Amino acid sequence: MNAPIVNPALTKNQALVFDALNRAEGPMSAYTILDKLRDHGFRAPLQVYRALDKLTEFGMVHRLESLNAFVACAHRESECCGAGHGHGHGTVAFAICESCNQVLEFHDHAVDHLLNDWANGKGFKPSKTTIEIRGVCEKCAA
Amino acid sequence: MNAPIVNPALTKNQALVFDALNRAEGPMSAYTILDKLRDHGFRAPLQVYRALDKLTEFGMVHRLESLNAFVACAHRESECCGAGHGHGHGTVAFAICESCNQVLEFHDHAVDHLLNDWANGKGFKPSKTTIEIRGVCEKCAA
DNA sequence: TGGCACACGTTATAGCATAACGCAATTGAT
DNA sequence: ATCAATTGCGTTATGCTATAACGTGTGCCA
Ligand SMILES: [Zn+2]
Ligand SMILES: [Zn+2]
Ligand SMILES: [Zn+2]
Ligand SMILES: [Zn+2]
Repeated sequence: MNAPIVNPALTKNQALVFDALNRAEGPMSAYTILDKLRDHGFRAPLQVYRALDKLTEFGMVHRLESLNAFVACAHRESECCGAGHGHGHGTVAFAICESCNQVLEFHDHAVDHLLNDWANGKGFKPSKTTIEIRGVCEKCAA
Repeated sequence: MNAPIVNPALTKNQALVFDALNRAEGPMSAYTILDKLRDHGFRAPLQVYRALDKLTEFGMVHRLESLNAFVACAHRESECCGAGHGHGHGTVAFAICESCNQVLEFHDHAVDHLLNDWANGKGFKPSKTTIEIRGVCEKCAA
């Protein structure tokens, strides 16, 4: 339940990567980000990965395990569950449209509690939980 | 909800890969499997990936997205939720110990229903759902 | 002023996955 | 039986994802 970092000062590279992700319609791979930032001086994957590591640590970016890609966090500030504490209270889930690549980010406290209960029952100590629903969004299903 | 295949006849390569996964303590990457099967004539990654694709389709093997690795299904026959229908009734979840690499596979119908409810509310049509809890198992937490 | 922490840049390498080709075995009509 | 379609197989080559290892520079604070 580590408290997330709030409004950290970003370095130049971190800001560039975060900006690229925010402009993007959907998730981007590290290498796609690299290509978008070549004009800004990026030359090597590590420049992207290092920035992504930090941004993820700050809770500003999420990694989508089933895509090997990254998205900017969709909860700007305190959209739910109280003010200004990012995702510190639980697990984030994603619905990923395989047709238009749109990603919906959401919390489900009930799911979170159920999984935690299961873990407690087994003596398992969770550090990070991944929930990703692949499918087709409402628009694309029409 | 597609009904899973029951007791399909495996080809030689599929049987070898499945066997390797069953013998293993934990998940294995495709390349690790390849190395284990070189003595049996395997020479190229595609031989492994093709077998894994089929075994996954059969529901006999699961891919762990957060590890880029594969495990044999831990529900031999009909351990829960009725007889002989594999995972057709819902989503599988995994608890992955980052210390000993043990993987616990389980269902949670309540979680499944909650996520489906969320999807229904959004008009999202799920095709595959990934739930993976990274952490430390009871033994390793001691 | 020395030591430390941290971001950065670069080169090289490791690890994961698929494209594209051709051949062989199987199946299932006609 | 025969042809066509399907499926699996083997091989080579390639592409995508991620990290190791090295050195540089900068700010901070005993
Ligand atoms: Zn978020
Ligand atoms: Zn869509
Ligand atoms: Zn299973
Ligand atoms: Zn363990």
